[in-house]
Amino acid sequence: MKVTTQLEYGLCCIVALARLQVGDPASASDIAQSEKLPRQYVEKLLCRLKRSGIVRSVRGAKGGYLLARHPSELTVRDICDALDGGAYKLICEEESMRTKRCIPVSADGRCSLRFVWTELGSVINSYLGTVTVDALLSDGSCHTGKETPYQRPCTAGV
Amino acid sequence: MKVTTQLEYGLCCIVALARLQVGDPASASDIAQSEKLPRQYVEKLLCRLKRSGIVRSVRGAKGGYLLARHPSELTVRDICDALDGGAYKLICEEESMRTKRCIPVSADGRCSLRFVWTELGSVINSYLGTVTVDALLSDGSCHTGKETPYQRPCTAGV
DNA sequence: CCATACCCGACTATTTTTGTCAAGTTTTGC
DNA sequence: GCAAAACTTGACAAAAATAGTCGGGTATGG
Ligand code: FES
Ligand code: FES
Repeated sequence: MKVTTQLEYGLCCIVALARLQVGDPASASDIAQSEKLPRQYVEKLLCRLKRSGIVRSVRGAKGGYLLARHPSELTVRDICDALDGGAYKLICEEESMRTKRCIPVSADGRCSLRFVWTELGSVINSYLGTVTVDALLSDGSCHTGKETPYQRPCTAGV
Repeated sequence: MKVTTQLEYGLCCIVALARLQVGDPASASDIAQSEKLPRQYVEKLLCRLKRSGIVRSVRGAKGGYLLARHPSELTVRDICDALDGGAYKLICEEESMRTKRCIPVSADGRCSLRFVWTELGSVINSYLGTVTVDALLSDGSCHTGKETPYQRPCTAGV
């Protein structure tokens, strides 16, 4: 399990945009250059980010991209959702897998592993939802250096 | 980001082994058949699980595999570590990426995104470490149906 | 009207993952 | 001892996912 470069690059672009929080828009080439990324790939990513309403664009000469929201109201999760269609996808979301495994594995029609994977998904999304782009700007300040353990919210009873 | 089938299959095998918690070992073919998985792939996975000390093997006729530890002392995380070399890998762990991105991105030699990805890693590993194979056996009993939010352990001050 | 820059789908290339093969080694039962 | 069962292993092939490119379009400011 690994973050895709799409995500890394996309997030880089967003951070770059957020840093330039001036009035006039930054062009895709500018961003690509400053982040040392392939220009056409950046365009593609920004295009998708636009469709999800994360960035706005201004066409024509002197045009470019702008953040659509304030960095403090934009989480890493939002960007994941826009780019990958979610940071985390269930393995059996694809039709082929679902019929091959999820259903037939256990008698009552449920893969006994399913809850682990769905819980994992919500843990991931939930964490990424706590990280704002704002926090990324102040480099390192958000990093506590401590472990960030997961606390099971409901161990006892049930 | 998605769980690999390696993991899904591997975990299935482990659960199958745990269910058969009798004295004599189960052969790879048995497991493959009961879980409807390709035999040779199962063999390969079990082999790796063996090297990490998750399962034991008995060679020769009537041989097969056994869990090396009690299901209550075996977490999903252990299995991830054995199979994928960890459930989660940092994108810039590979040499090529590291020199291309992680280092040069910010002035002090640190990608400003790095802490998100490392924290994400610890959140994932930490969660998977709370789920024992034991819990998987009692199908559904561990599933609370509720959300399992991530609570940032240290928001204030710092 | 032209240079800039967004828009977009189709396409290729690369890498990763998945799965197979074939040739071993070890042990049991007869 | 020998044959059959079953683990061991690395190399290889197939498939899928990801990364990245191309080329043509459209809008806009000067
Ligand atoms: S196949 Fe759906 S969770 Fe296992
Ligand atoms: S490249 Fe290492 S975290 Fe961004």
